Amino acid sequence: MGKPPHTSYHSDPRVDALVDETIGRVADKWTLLVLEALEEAGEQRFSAIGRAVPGISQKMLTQTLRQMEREGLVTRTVHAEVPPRVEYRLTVLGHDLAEAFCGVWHWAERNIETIEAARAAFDARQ
Amino acid sequence: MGKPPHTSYHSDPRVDALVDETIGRVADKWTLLVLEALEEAGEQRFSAIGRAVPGISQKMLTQTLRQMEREGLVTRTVHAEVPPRVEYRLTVLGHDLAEAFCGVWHWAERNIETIEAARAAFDARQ
DNA sequence: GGTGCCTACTTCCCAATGGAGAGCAAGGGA
DNA sequence: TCCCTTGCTCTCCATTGGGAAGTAGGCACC
Repeated sequence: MGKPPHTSYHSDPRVDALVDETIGRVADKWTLLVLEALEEAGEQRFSAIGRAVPGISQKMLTQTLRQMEREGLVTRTVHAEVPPRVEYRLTVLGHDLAEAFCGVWHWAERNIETIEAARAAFDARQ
Repeated sequence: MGKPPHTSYHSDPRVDALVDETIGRVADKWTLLVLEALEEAGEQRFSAIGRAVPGISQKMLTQTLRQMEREGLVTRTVHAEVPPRVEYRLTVLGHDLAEAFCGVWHWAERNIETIEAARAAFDARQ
């Protein structure tokens, strides 16, 4: 769809675009849930995160962790052992993001019933 | 991947699951950007939102707005005119969510450079 | 010495999702 | 009569994601 107008409260539209792009990369279901798992449990191994995030496939877990590592949200430590042991830990940046998301969690907790009701009403209307 | 363990700071795992499910539905790139657009501009028409969210396709805009309506985040008002006019507005619930996401926006704004640097370092390392 | 096992991936196949663009309804204007 | 408008909806195709199987490589057991 169209590009420009986009009146924002920021002065610089390039900053807006960068923020949007960053949000786009971070605001992903799996990223959020992995972030939550790491925030709650501290340093975790690959398979422990997988267990803490029900429904994620190994492929998506690998992919999500790689991307988070690339964005600087987690550090990856490989221990040269057999069997292999790889540990993931939130960076300060990742921890800050998790804190920023706290508000969203609390919103979700607070409003579960409202949302369920809205959904039921919407579905009944259709 | 596996289901259980998932030690959380909530007592009830069912609440956790519901929260995760809700987050999963709301933590979507397009939902966030549409939320931002509506929060900044107030009531908006379909195509105005499209212009405010660069890169979104009409299909995804329709789909995102429908889902947001279903979750109770926006209201949809159809004016029986020709050409048609449909206006979208955040509900209180939607507004609260947008506020909850403020922290994430500020995080992104504050850390753009750190993230860019992390990405550059990661890419150089590979 | 062969057979597993363990973990963190990687690969393959197939279904679902998302983007691009065309089509549509329905009334008003030229 | 033809075209314009808006908010979708549909179709076609590329990309993404899930499920399951495969891989490396050193160790333990028989």
